[in-house]
Amino acid sequence: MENAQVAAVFDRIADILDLLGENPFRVRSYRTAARTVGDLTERLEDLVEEEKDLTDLPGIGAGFAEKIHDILRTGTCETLRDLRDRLPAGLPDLLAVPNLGPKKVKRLYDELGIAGLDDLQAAAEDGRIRNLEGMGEKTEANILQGIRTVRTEAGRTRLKDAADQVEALGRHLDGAAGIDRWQVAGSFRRRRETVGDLDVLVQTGDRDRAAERILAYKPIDDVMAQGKEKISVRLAGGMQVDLRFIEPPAFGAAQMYFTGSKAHNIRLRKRAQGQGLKLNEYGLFKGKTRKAGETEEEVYAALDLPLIPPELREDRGEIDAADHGRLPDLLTRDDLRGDLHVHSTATDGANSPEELLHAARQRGYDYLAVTDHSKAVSVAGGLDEEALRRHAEAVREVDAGEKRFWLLAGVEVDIMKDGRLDLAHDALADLDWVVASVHSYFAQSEDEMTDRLLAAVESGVIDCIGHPLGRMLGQRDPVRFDADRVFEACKDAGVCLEINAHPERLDLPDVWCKRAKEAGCTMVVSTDAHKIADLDLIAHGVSVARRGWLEAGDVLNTQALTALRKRLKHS
DNA sequence: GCCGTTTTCGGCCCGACTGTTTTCAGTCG
Repeated sequence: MENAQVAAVFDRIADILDLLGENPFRVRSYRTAARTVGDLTERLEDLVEEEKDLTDLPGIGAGFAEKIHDILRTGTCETLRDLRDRLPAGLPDLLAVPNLGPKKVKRLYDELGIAGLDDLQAAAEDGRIRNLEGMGEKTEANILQGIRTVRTEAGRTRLKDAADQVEALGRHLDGAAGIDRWQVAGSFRRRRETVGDLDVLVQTGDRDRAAERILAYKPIDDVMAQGKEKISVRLAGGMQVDLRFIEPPAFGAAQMYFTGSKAHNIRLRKRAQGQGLKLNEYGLFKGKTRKAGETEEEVYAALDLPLIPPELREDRGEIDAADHGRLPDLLTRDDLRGDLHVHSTATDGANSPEELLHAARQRGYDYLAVTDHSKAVSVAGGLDEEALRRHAEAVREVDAGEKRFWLLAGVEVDIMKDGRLDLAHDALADLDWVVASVHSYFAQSEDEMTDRLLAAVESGVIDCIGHPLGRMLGQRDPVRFDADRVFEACKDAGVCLEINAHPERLDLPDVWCKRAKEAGCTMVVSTDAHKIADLDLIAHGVSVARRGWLEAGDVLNTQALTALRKRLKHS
């Protein structure tokens, strides 16, 4: 039983309670519990086995602890079984339709017998919904549109794709008449790995003119809402964009409010309340008097806090850390001195080592590791021992012409099913930098995968584990292993953990970075570039590292050239 | 259903937009 499945049970219960019109605070407690469980890096099963007290987790009391035990044992819990009998099983699915909430869904069921998406579509197409009090033709049309959205929407957008959308929108808004300033807030600003929609804050002295400019944006497919404060549109690609007009005295408060996360905001509001203040998107107020609001820094300061970087605003202890002056000094792109995972034409890369070297220099790097595949990855033309020896020689010839730059001769060696490496140890020992990765048998049991990774870490010939979870966003689930044991082994053996910056990987993910850091591990931020342009994806890896609370000192490739040489000198 | 530096009871974040109303409920973020 995985944590996500436990979270799903709690979310389902919350949906049903919501439909039944139960106490909203009880509903919220289930949502909070689902989030807590879903965000956990430790497996609940392990915690239970170690007889840890689950009520130490935020939002988990005696009742939820009991339910978690129940779910782990049986896959469900008493509460859900009882509730299931009271409503059709498919009814909660209707909540996914935009603008349909618990009240409307319940009425559609009570009055029209609608119990699923198909029923809903039929009723809307037959014009039966408009006959209900408080619903009209518009509601009906919106429901039909909503059903289309639910059926076609592939979920959230990857950060990189969202970034491309933002760049395009920026070209339309930058310098346009009526638009004094704009900024994207929301999960995009927090740099979550996927983004639901874009929240854009727009400062203007002339809302009509700004609205006119916004609505002239060609990729807009549908204007979903348009009011004095906000315009909501859907772009042709399916992404929703909410643009809000903000007055300068409130810009900082709006940034905070719309950047979230919701959990971070709630905590800040409670803090404000405790000081006799009220915090909303217009500012921090004492009675009717605005105490702060123009900048984020000012609002945080008025709450006796330093500015908290957006990437940390997830209610994962950042407010407490800020309170005690213990916020991390987060890694920045400029801290990185090189990229330590790059493929060349020797296997499936598009550029020669020489071209890669020049591209790295252009980006201000001091070193770059060429890490082509080993023979197990036959589709990529992976190298055997002899081919690797020749390739390393070629790389070192290129490097020999450089004084202030190090082109490391490396490899990305496969960790095979049983934990052995795909190349002889003496062939690896000659190299400057060895990344070891799993590319097969992702579905192994936790025990098998743990042993597999431990064998690689303890081989004595590797420097780094590449994309440790092996997950592909929206495509492949992460592998399972005992993180405590693997991280501990990495720390002891001086083996780094990679933060792979590829937009589909972003692996290690943020919460795992934090945990690896706490375990004493060193991370590496690399791109896994297969062509020169990929080197610029490093920014996404930096975002993950920042969300994982990492500082420059936690990341190996922030080290200066000489320090890195010293550290990697294989004895 | 959780939680506690006033509280073990009584709170639990707050405002805008839509659609259908004529003063508001529901939904969303």
